[in-house]
Amino acid sequence: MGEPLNERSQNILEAIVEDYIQTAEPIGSRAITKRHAFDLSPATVRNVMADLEDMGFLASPHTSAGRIPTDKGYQYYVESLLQVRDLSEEFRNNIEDDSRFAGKNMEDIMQEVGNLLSGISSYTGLVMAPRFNSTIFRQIEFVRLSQGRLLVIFVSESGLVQNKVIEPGIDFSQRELESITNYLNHRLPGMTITQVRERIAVELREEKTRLSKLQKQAFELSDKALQGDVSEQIYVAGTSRMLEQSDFTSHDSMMKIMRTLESKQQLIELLDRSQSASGVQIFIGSQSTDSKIEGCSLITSPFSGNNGAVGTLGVIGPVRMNYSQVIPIVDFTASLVGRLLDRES
Amino acid sequence: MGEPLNERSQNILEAIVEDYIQTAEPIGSRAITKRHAFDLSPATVRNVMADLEDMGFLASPHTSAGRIPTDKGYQYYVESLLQVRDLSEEFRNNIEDDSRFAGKNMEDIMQEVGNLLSGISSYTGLVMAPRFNSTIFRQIEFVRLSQGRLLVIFVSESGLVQNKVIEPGIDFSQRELESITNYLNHRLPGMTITQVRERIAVELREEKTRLSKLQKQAFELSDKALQGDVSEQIYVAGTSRMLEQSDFTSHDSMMKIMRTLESKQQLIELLDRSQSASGVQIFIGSQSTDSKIEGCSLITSPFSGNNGAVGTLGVIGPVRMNYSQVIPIVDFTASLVGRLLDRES
DNA sequence: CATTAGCACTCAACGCGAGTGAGTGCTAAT
DNA sequence: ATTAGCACTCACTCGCGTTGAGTGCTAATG
Repeated sequence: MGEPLNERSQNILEAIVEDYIQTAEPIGSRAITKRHAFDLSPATVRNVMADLEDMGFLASPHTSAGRIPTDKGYQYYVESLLQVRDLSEEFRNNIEDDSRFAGKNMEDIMQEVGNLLSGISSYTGLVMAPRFNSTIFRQIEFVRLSQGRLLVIFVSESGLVQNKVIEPGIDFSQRELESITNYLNHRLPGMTITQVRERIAVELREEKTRLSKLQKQAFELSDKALQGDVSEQIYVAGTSRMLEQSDFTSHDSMMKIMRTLESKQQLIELLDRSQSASGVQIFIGSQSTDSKIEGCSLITSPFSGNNGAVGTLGVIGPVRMNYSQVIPIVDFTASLVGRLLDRES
Repeated sequence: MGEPLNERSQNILEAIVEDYIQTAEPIGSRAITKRHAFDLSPATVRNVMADLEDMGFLASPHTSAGRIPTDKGYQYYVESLLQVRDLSEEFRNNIEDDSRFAGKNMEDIMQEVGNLLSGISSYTGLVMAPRFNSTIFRQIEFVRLSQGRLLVIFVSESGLVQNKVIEPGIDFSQRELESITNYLNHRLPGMTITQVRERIAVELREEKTRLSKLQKQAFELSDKALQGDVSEQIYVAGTSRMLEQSDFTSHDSMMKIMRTLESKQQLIELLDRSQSASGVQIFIGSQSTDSKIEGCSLITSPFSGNNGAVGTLGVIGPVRMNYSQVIPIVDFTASLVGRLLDRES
């Protein structure tokens, strides 16, 4: 598999991939010699192309068309041929333009980051906010709703707000809730939600000996509040950009993609894989996932602030994607979001 | 314009609209006589159809095809011919299935309602949560972020949570914030946000004479927190359902629609018109709006709880939509959501 | 021996024209 | 007023030749 492509083959493969990315039309031998100043005749190029096809880097839609890159071809291109340029000053300024985020809460910021990714890359932008369980607890509030129902609001170090409804069984008075809130807000900050949960479990186990009634209630309540996983927050922007791609002309492929983009669950699965890695990751075509996003590539990067919150963002587009542009965009945006997270803490 | 259609014409128009909704193919005179037991010959039906075309209720794609309803035709059908059946027991039970909303916060409930609308109607579901300014204030909380930035969290009577970030200029201590929070939470509940805002303005004008420093700070802070409009919360579900419609085959129409569905702003404009009315409203095709959702119809209904919060929900689909099914679905769902809002207060 | 010119070959894409059939509008008969 | 009959229209389909970009092979070339 690790065929040692000689330099000429590499150059030609690179030329084909780049031309194809630009034109979306199969590339013929003659086109190559014209657009690039290789000192080669079309015939020679044809021979090389035939070899590249044998090795699985290229494919021909039919005999009398040019060649198009296979997924393997793209992959080789991305891994070995592509050199990522730095982002142009203009782009960087555009991305970093703070006014866009001014006075926005985290939710809106995440959405705005999605818009940004989509707008600049002209593909579809994805943002997965940091998993709530891994974020650092900052504050908790309880609001009484009707019939013994309580609204619990958590705020994390990085300014993320989550709320859920619980039914604790006991009807606490406003005063009791305030005390409980106070107690918890003095004891819990600084730990991740997961740690908080463990702490609560420990405290409750040792309850009989040490805890006052208030303390016990406080822990029971927060235990209830933290039960069950909070659903991931996913933000998608620019889905219609997908339809603009000349690659997805068939109804079928469009629908498949749009359905996937609608399903938070599927997006989570896609983005999850990138969560643990560091730096930009690239998933190309079928390699990336079993036909769920057939014909698509995914460029992702985790982002994280100093306080340990880790999320993922990325861009999804056709395999025939402008990698050299998108990769630095994703990279730079991820670092920006990291900084935004820190800003709040 | 108000032509008095005789009964026979009405029957034939109705038959054509219904058949067309079902088959999506132009309806010919012979097809009518076959599928419906009018005691008429195709020729007679043809005459009637020609009349209906003259009056603008029908159109023929080309001479040798059957007729299809015009927007005006649909409109007449919906207003005068269609009788809305009650929702079947099955549907009602399905919609009312409470487990779907169990333990969910308002945000998730709204999203779930969108899914419900989309799932049952098999078109695209839209939900616009009650305007925050018109909801009744229940509780406010402040969370200190870094650098003098404050996170403000509002909770409304119906359990809606909103948060925003403000920079008050002064760096309040945690204790001060608690006092301010306390003070506000005892003074403000029961009013709508708009009323709260007015109240604050009044209090601040009279400040010198009566208010303590704390009170003054409290009002100034909440004034700041309430400045600027909170963006509407819009939930869209089942956008890919739009692509499934055989009516939108052209790239162009698809993209137009998907773009509109992505733009919160445009959706707000669409749903806003229905906000003030009561009961189900139907916007058909071009009538509904200038080409933004060309070829689409919109069925909406406002929903409201006892506490005055008013939102809008609806279904958007092709003009060739199954009105008799969708209308009761929207109606029933709106009343359900009204009840869900009350549940919290 | 790698490269290239030359050439026959392939095949999607395009355009054209005949055939088909669903559906219409008109006219004359009932 | 309704209907049977009939000529007419026109989108749609299918087959067929033409076109041209591009290929693979072979033989010539430096």
